Amino acid sequence: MKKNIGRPKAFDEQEALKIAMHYFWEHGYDKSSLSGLLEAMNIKKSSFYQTFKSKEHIFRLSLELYAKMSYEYMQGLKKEMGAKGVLLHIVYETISELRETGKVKGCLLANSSSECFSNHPHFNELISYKFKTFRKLFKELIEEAQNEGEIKNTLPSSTLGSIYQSLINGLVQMIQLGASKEELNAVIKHIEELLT
Amino acid sequence: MKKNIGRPKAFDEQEALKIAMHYFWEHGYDKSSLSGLLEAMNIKKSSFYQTFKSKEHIFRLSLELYAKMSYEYMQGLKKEMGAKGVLLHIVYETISELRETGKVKGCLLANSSSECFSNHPHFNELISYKFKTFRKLFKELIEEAQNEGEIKNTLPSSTLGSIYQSLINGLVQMIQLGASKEELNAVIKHIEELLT
DNA sequence: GATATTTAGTACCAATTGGTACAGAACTAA
DNA sequence: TTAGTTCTGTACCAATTGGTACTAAATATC
Repeated sequence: MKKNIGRPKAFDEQEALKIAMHYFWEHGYDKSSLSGLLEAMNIKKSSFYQTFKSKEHIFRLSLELYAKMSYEYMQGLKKEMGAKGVLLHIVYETISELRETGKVKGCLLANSSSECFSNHPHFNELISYKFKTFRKLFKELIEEAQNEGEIKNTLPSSTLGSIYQSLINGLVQMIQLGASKEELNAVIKHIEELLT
Repeated sequence: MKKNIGRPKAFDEQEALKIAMHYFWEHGYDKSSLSGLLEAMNIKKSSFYQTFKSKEHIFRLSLELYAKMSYEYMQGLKKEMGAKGVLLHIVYETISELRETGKVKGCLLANSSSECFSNHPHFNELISYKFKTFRKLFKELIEEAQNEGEIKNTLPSSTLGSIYQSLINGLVQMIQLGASKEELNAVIKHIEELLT
């Protein structure tokens, strides 16, 4: 349905969306001002509204893009390091990020959930819907690792998945709350043992 | 140093601060507009600035009040239900809140940490400092419960405390992310077993 | 009662917010 | 070349933000 008629766009739509997503990821929804987004995306207001309709709309697109990219990223990791490897890698990656940058971005969906839960409840449905993908993926990874003997823990994969998620989310929070290296290591060790 | 000279205040300073704290707790820092705060506190702008100096200042006061009130609340609970009882009560209370109100406020310090971590880093120091109180309290409660045989788990109390905290924070996040009752129960059961 | 002191209420401020209107530029198809 | 279409840049908008200035009201001390 694409017509080559009319003045062509001077920017890549997908690329711009990707930039917006990272901007939202770093600043959150409310603190991502339109002017900030425009500057980062390097486009002008009229182009923005023509292409992305509104701030709310591009945020929704960003959430979807994040979910899709993360999913593909983890699937790629799985081929590289196996199911259990992915689950552990996510933990270690978080710590690396902390060591290298001094902070941690966390999960865009989890962050948005905290921010929007009471202030922008109209986003809740999309956020929790998109997050279901992750829950399912974690469960499948654990199941696969159990079947292949990487994980001996016989708890149901769904149970283990929930605990894993809770610990991962909690870990990011603890980092932001200024927990010490020892405190973080305690949690990491607990995760490792859970997945043994 | 209090002089009874001049026009007396028409509102209770402590009471107003308490209201502000609850307002911040429910809306977060950025989404707590001055007008919203004033309406809730039922005072006028000039009184606000005269008494509380600025929005930033009253937020700091709110964080401190929250830490103090929570600490006293938990100390009170301990007398009523013992050390282990407190730790479990916090979990059950969260679930009750979810059942009764359909949502969950979480911990003001943890919420503020998420919100302010990258957007208002000048709050980080105060937040993580105040949170240390909780970390210490959790550790002490666990230690006490271990000494009295309420908890058989022989992991160091500091380790157990970190894991507990991570799980509690993660639990709140999972609620906001729309986790199912079963998924939450999996986490709760895990906490209960950890404290056995 | 006069005066010093403090509080309360209102009007105002510049800056920023997300969003729209419109003129002109750049392209395709005829 | 011209008409039709789409994109870009700028100017503008009302609403809201946190914060200040100033006047009026209420009290204690003298």
